[in-house]
Amino acid sequence: MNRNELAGMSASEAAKRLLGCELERELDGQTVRVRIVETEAYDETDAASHSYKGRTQRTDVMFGSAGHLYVYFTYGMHYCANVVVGNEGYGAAVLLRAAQPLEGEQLLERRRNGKTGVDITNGPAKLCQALAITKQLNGHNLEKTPLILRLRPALKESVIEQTTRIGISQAKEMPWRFYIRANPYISAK
DNA sequence: TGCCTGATGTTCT
DNA sequence: GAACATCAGGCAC
Repeated sequence: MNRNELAGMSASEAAKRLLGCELERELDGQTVRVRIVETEAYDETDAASHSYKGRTQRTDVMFGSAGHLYVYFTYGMHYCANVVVGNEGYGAAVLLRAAQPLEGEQLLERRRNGKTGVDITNGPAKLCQALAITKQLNGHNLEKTPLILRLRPALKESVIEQTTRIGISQAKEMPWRFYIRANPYISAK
């Protein structure tokens, strides 16, 4: 993964750039690969972002260098995974909302308690559960095992759908959710 | 199909 | 002490 590429981007540019890219996870001695199909952009000018209120112990990773993983815990039981983007010192990240299994799907199904098909990874917390992403991986460098982000050629604008974000209470009007058009693995609207 | 609610930890006010 | 970038299960329609 070329970290410099993500460092030079705004959160919304990076959110689009990450669509179609792949995550490779080492899990139980197996390799699992998924393709990112849905993202949301957050940065420190954005009232819905954790970095909006400044750098704290919790959000420290978001202000760090691009290409690292920011994991946070929410609603008492769920984790969500973000890819840190932008320049160091600027609090920006891209939330990974949904992905499409490419390899190791059976292992993902097991981890999701027998859920199958699109239900395995069509939501940010589901994705984390399936890929065993917990706060242990907060701050993880995505160039290294056991979780590697592999960039793929940027998708054409024509296959990217852009809408407002989901599941937030602040700055709902910002059209910073992106997903691959007509992909069944995106989360519910 | 679609609303309602319970589960439940961490962070910040 | 409240808010929170959620999910799954239950029940009404």
